Formats: sequence, structure tokens, C-alpha cells
Amino acid sequence: MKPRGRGGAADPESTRSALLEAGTHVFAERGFKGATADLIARRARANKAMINYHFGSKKGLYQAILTATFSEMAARFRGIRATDRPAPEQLRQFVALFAEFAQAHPSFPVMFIREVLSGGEHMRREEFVTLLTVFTQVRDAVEQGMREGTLRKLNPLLTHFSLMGALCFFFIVEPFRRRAFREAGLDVPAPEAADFVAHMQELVTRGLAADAPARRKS
Amino acid sequence: MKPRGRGGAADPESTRSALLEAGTHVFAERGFKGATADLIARRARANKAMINYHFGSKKGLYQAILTATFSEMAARFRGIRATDRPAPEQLRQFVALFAEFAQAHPSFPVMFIREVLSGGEHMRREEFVTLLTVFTQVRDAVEQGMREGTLRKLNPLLTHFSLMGALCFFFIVEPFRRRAFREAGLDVPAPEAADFVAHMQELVTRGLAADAPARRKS
DNA sequence: GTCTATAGGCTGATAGAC
DNA sequence: GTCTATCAGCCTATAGAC
Repeated sequence: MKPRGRGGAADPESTRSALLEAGTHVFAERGFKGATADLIARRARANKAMINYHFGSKKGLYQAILTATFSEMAARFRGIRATDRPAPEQLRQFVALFAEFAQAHPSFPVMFIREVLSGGEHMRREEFVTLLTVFTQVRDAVEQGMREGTLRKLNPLLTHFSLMGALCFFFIVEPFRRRAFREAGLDVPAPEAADFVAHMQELVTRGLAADAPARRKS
Repeated sequence: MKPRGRGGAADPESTRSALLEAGTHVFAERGFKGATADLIARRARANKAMINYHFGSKKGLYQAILTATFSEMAARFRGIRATDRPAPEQLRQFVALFAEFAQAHPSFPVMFIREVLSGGEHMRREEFVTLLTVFTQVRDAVEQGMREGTLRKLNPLLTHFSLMGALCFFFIVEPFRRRAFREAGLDVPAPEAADFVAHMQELVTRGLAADAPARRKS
């Protein structure tokens, strides 16, 4: 095993995984178009031609990354849904899980939002199907909560969008936030992910709960 | 006045405004890099060279658009803050205003999120300062609410991020949502902006309100 | 002010040696 | 499997006619 610097690979098979790691980083940072094959290859200590050899094309590499990331995310959401806790607790866990995943894979929210902006331009049916699993877990939890009487009447899609939107935004905004405050001369401490998770969990708990039943009536 | 098709211009001065309109559309749709000067010029029924003549460069046109959009947005937020309603009511109005603005200017949330992703790559201090006005209005309302006792203890920045993130996401996700559901064979009705506004207002009202004071204690 | 033509730079994919 | 060299395409910005 010939050691290399960050992300590099020498032995035959691991050129492939080095390209996956490098691609993840560069695609997230610069978008599909902005990420040049040369940049990805150099970061993987490999060569432009290797991308086409291993993945067919730049787009092929991109899709391989999306599939791997989305699959892992979806599997974890299913894991939470499988515990049969009350719905509000499951929603709080979705929030915590998303944050944990986004911290372990910082490129996930970035690549996801980039795809959203392009209308899923570089995605195949396969990636859409995997991704929708995440929504269906949230939808099912919300519907469970409405049946249980633990959640008020909610639109599952709108509930999902408000959680997903807020969470993604938090995890993509930090570089922008830092620069915006610096340029405008405003000094606000960098927000901690843990604090945001607590904020969102509190918002979910209070904001989505069923109304307390009217005391001694009916 | 020679009439032209959508967005076109003939008379001397309005080539400029036709380029602004066309640029807004094309930049939102394809991003800064993806929007070619030729595409913008054709939509404005003008010529590539006109972009450089009127705005110095493609980036100059882009910044002119950002400045105009952000300024209008910021001015409206200040307008709400100027009414001295209770904080929760102001937050509900921020939500409604954002939605109204996003519907009138569909490219605003898209261009904003694109800039967020790039870390503000194409923005000057001027645009950052204008944009931060929006945050400071929300921050001030939250602080007012905590003083008034109408809002619970909140971090203004996290509150702002959760609102902004959810709202932006809703207004950028529709094309992606449509395609995702179609490809995955899932049939969910297209969400209405008005319903989402109601959802977010309810979430804010219930989720951020101060706890009811303990009855007859102290 | 507006246009055409083009210079100059960059990029994805491939051919072909090893 | 990996690399170098190269081709063909696309893009911004500008020069210069009108």
C-alpha cells in the first residue's frame, strides 16, 4: 500500500474511490459545470482520462456520487421510522439525523440544493426514487402523528419542505454568512450546528403539536 | 414606440432594461456561469456586445440585477418593521411579504440561493450590506418580542435562518419537486404558495411564542 | 448605440503509447 | 489501468464598421 496525500490513491482499484472523494468535494464546491475534470483528477492524484475510464464521463462520476450519498441518507431515515416512537419524537430525530449526516458529509446539502436549483438536471430516475424515500418517511411520521393525536392537522409535504429547507439552508449558508457579516462590518458569532438542531427541535415540538384537549368539555 | 415580443426593446435607452429583464431570467435559470452572454442578448433581442457596452461585463450586468432586487426586498422589510405591531405579528408579515415578493420576482430566491452556494462569489460589499438589512429587521423584531414578552428566548440568527431557509426552499423547489414525483411515479398535488404561507405563519406563531405565564404563581 | 467578426482561453472526451 | 497529447467545441470580451 503506497501512502499518498489526502484523497490520493495508488493501487489499481482505489483510483476509483479517490475520484469519488475528489469529485464529491469539487462538485460541491463549484457545481457540475464549474467542476472541471482536470481539477477533480488532480485532487485525486490521477488523470482526466481516468474519469472517463472508470465512470464513462464526468456526468457518470457525478451520478455515482449522488446515488451513494442519497442511498445512505435514505437508509438512515428508514431506520428512524422503524423505531415505533411517537411521531413528534421521530420528527425530532429526523432533525438530529439530518444535521449529523450533513456534518459527516458536508457536500450532501450543497449538492442536493444545486440539483434542486437545476430541476434535477443531472439526475436519473434512480436518484429521484432514492431521494423520495426521505420524503415518504417524513410523510408517514406526520400521518402517524395525526392519527395518534400527537400532531395537529398538517400538510405532510409542506411540513417536509419547511424542515428540509431550514436544515439545508443552515448547512450551506456558513461561508456566505461569514463573508456577508465581514463585508458589512457586522459581528455575529458563528452559529453552532448543535444550537440549530435544538432550535429546530423546539420549533417542531411546539409548532406542530396537537392542541391540548379542552379541559373537561364534552 | 416599436413594439417587440416579450422583454425586447428597440428605442435607444430601453436596450438596457431589456438586458436587465433578460439577465434576471437567464441568470436565475442557469446560474452565472451557465448563462451565456449570447443567450441573454438574444432574449433581450439585442446583441452580446451590448452587455459589455451597457454594463462593462457579464458580471456587471449580474451585479446590477442583484442590487436592484435586494434593495427592493430590503426596503419592504423595513416597511413592516416600521409599523409598531407586536413582534409575532411582524414575523407573520415577514413570511407573507417574502412569499409575495418571491411570487412577483421568481428569480429572487433562486439567485439568492445560488449566491449562497458560491459564498457570494459575484457580490460586492454593496450587495452584502443591502442584504444584511433583511436580517437586521428580523433580528430587531425578535429582540423586541423577547422584551415585550411575546416571544420566548430565541437566537435571532437561528430564527432568521430557519425562516429564510424554509421560505427560499419552497420557492425554488417546485420544478424539482414536479420532476421528482413524476419520475418516481408518486402523485402529490402541487403545493400552493398561500398554503405554505399559512403553514409557516402557524409554525412561527405556535413555535416561537412565549410560554403562557404559570397561572397564579409568584 | 448597435452590430459582425474574431481573437484568445478553457474544457470534455478520446486516441494511442506504455 | 494509467498517462500524454490533441481535437473540436464553446465562451467572453473586444476591435472596428456603420
